[in-house]
Amino acid sequence: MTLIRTRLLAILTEAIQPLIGSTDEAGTTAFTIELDLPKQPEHGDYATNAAMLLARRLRQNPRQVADRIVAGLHDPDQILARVEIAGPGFINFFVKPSGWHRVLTEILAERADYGRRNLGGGRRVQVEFVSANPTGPLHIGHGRGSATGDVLANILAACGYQVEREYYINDAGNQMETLGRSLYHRYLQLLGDPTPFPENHYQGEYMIELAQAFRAEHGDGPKHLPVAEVLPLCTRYAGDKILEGIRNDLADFGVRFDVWFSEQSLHDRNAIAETIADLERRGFIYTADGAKWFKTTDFGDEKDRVVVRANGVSTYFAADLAYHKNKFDRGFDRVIDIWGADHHGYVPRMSAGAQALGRAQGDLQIVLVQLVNLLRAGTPVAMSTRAGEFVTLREVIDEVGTDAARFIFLTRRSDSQLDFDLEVAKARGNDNPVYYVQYAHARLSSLFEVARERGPAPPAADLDRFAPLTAPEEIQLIKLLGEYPEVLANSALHLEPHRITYYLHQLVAEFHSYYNRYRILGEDEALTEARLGLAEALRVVIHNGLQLLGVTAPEKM
RNA sequence: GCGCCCGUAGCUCAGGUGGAUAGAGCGUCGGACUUCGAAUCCGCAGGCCGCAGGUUCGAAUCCUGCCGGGCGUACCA
Repeated sequence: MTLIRTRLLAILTEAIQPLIGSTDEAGTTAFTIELDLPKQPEHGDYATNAAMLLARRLRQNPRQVADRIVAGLHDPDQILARVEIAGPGFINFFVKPSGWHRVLTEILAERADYGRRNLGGGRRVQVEFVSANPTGPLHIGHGRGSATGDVLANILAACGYQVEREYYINDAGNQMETLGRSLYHRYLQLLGDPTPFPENHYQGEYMIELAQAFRAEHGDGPKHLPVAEVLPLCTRYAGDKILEGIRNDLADFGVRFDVWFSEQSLHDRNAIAETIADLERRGFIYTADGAKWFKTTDFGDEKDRVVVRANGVSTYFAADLAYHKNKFDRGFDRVIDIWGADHHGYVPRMSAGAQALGRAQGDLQIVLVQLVNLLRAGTPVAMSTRAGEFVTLREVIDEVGTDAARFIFLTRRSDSQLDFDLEVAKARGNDNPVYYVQYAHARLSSLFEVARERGPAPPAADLDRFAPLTAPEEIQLIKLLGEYPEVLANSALHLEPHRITYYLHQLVAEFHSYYNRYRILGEDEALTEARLGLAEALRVVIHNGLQLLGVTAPEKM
């Protein structure tokens, strides 16, 4: 949080504390002061509604309360030009230009650290995302999920959490067998077997390529082995190869994971049975119709869920319970799952699971990512996972690039659907929001190059240097720069990465406008130096923001 | 049927733990490059924030009902 905001909050707290301290009989003096940025300039640089919120509590009318608060304000550093009470009881603060100039000194002192803060206090958070089944390549929807998870992890790390990124590999169960059989059939087809490819198997082109690779490695020999022997080989081969492709795609998309967690490993170490036994000891398991049920309704789910089927085989949900128990056993304070929105029906039962295992409700948070509507020049691109017709993440990266794809994925809140137009995403022009932001960075970078050619670097960032910055546009820019830490904190709090994208867009829009209206390099030396300082601060914040998004901040483009 | 999410400018969407006159991009139309990058900027037009009630000093925001759309509702994974 930047100086002005912090100081105002401190000043206000000091003025308000005596009022509520003496009158609240319950002894609860907790009161959160809100500071808004008013839209109307007449309403000052910051405004608070504290007087109106306190009016009832103090049994006085809001204007009176505002009077008392204002009377108690002390401003030792003289950052305020004046304070006004307006409307029903708003208190409006007008900051002196010199107060704003302090923001620039702070940004230029902190540089890459500007915006970071310690909300997390070093607590450990795990972000689990993508976790796509290794039965086919990642498609564009996974791209959105991976960008969301990756950036969320960046944001939390910047806010003082110790973050781990994890990918859960669903490498157990029927689908892996189906995968193995799919490869086997394609392989036999390559060797001239006329049997048609079974319907409910993986249809995609990639299976044929995989079969070719398999044949190149293993020759024709496996054809003559017993099926029971070949299938496991096929399953392992296909699973490994596909997972390798997924890792490569994600790496090229700028996403890395700390842990790749295998579902099979849970089965191997009997973790599922142990988890069910644990829940049984806690009294959340009962038997009915030959199956074992978990009482998720105790925690608000609409019906109880089977964890062990009548045939003795545990369900996928049981594995997921074991997996989440494992997460908490590893000592994470918070666990965040990023899921496709089509899984939203599972949220209550998973949340029930976490609570039954003894965790507080907020320890597991689930972020839902809505689907991506893929378009090309305005017309929808048909996709069907089942038929194996889909646009892969790889194709998106190759066609539009990582920067554009990541940025566009993060232009909407994750729980609303997103139109992704391939032609717009790869356009170099003004349709494309990435270049708008990157262009500002390149523009600033080249500005400094010109400045260097013309003369020596300006002096270090002291407060006096910025005194010439008095234009309303300049103050407005500084104000926005000062909000960056607040935006970052809010996006961490709400788990909403798109706030960063919006902020950058707004900041850069104001900069472009300013740039067209004012000359930064002029005859007046002092003014030039001041504006270069502002420009440098802008470059720092744009750079920091883009870095959070995993998008490059180019010097030239 | 039940549950969750969503209805904001022509289109795509921000704003949603209540705040003062609701924003952006795209699209339409008209303007600005001999001077730091025109991938930019400036201007015009565009709205009963789905509808109806309620809560309050104050509602796009919270509550209820209705209308319209999406998704989910397995002893699948």
